[in-house]
Amino acid sequence: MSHISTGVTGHPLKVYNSLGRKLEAFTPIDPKVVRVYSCGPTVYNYAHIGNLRAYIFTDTLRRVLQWKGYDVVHVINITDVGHLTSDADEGDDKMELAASKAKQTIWEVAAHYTDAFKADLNHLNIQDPTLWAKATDHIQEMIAFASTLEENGVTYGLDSGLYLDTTKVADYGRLALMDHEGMMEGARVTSVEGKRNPTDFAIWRTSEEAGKRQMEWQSPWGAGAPGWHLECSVMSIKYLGRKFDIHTGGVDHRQVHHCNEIAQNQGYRGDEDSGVNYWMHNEFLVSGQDKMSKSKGGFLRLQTLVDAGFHPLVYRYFALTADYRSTLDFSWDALKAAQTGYGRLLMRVARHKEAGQWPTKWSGLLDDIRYSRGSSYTFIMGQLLDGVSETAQGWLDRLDEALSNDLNMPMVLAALSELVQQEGLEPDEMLRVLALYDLVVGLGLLSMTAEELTLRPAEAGLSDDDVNGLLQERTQARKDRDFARADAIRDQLQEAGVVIKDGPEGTAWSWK
RNA sequence: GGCCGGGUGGCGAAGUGGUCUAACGCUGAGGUCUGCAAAACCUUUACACGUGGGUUCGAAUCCCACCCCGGCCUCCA
Repeated sequence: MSHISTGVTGHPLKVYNSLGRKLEAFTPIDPKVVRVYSCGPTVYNYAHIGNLRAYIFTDTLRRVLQWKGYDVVHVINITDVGHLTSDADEGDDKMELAASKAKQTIWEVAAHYTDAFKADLNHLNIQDPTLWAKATDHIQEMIAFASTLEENGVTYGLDSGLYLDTTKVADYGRLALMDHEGMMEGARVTSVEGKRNPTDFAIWRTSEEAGKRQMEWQSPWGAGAPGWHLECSVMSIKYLGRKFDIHTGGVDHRQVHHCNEIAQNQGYRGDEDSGVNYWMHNEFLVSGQDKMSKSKGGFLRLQTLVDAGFHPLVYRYFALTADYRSTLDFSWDALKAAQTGYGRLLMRVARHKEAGQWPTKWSGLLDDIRYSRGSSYTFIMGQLLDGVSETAQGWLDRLDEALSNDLNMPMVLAALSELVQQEGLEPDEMLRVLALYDLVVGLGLLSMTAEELTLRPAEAGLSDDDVNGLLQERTQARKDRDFARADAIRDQLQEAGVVIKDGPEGTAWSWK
């Protein structure tokens, strides 16, 4: 049995590397600091809950790294450059399209959706990255990067722009386990004229007609805009170095975007290395049989869940019930089940809080964790771990074992569920263990209450005052033993989506 | 057409060679409480590993075939 102390704990961390498709022991380049780059959103629309799942995954990754005692430098990019909806230089630019629809400038659109995205992450208790990297802030660096690619002889020019020749880099497509022969370019979209290989892609897109687009820059290849894949290579190398530890993204990126990014990295540096030690990809949130997708329309936003009465953290809990590498099947019933389970968990924690003593200094420290990086994380862990019993260590070992196994959060939740129901721990020690679990799961175990999980639905017919008024009336009716009247009110409230909870100290209620 | 992945009780979802007569949560059932309920708590149910072969002392876990389903090869987490 391993002894847990601050810093790297007992079980060696293993992560699943998409490059090679196998579980590997995690070893950082720098023994103290881990550098992580996560592909962020294109800000032409709101994020849907499937998009958000990806960041719950990166947040989990980050918390686990911090749990293991590392400082984490985490970069997320914001793609605010318009990219064509079609690879064939036809169709509209997504950003431009969104702007003309909203009758705003493209910059306003980008700012609006960037803010909305960050707010969503905040509501989900996702730690801010060390740095947000905005594509439009790096155009000149992209041009310089593209020039280097050109100098290194891995590109060729066409009327439509500058392209990367994927046969000029080593082993193109290995991340995707790509089968070059069997590919059907043009199966879904017409190909670009003049491309030498089906997998070649644009580094720079030249505008057909200069000055037509809102976002356009001069370049050695004519006025235009950078290719979509360019920004990630440029910004990750700029902020994390030519070789860094972890790159994350959705599984869809594993096939094209990241293969292209690798090709760019290789072409830029003139070697065969992908530039990243661990490529990690999260699976999709699905609904019924289909993946959730913006282009299909009718997607669910976090706000949609809130309007339906679900606290954002219910979605976080729901996301943690599945492995990040498995598809997760969303349904309202499943979300409701998560809300119920999460609520009961919090109620059990609340009982432990009543029984135990919780030094107030820790509440403040735990709060700080959200806004700071690894070092204070280590500090807090040291405080909480100081002198815990062997029983407590056993529970922490279980946590450590689960998260060390490629971030097995369902296992962590299972342990947590058993933990709060067991009686072998002193109350204050129980709280410390719970606080340590919460450093990883980020569910506000010690700060949230079950009542907060159900919100007033947007379409609720009654106001809180209405409800309170009716409850008062009901209480009086019960006192008068006018049960017919009392039950009528109860039925009415139930109809309106209100759950009544009678207790020894009076009547509480919540939205359903 | 090619490549990748998946099919576990009513639902979500772990588990990838023996501790699986399969974790955990939700649901269902009974009970406590209650004027009756609800909520909460306690107890409990369901003999679930897509199908057919094979390997092995032993398979949900490995191999083969088949049947379904999804993703990717346009932008997408």
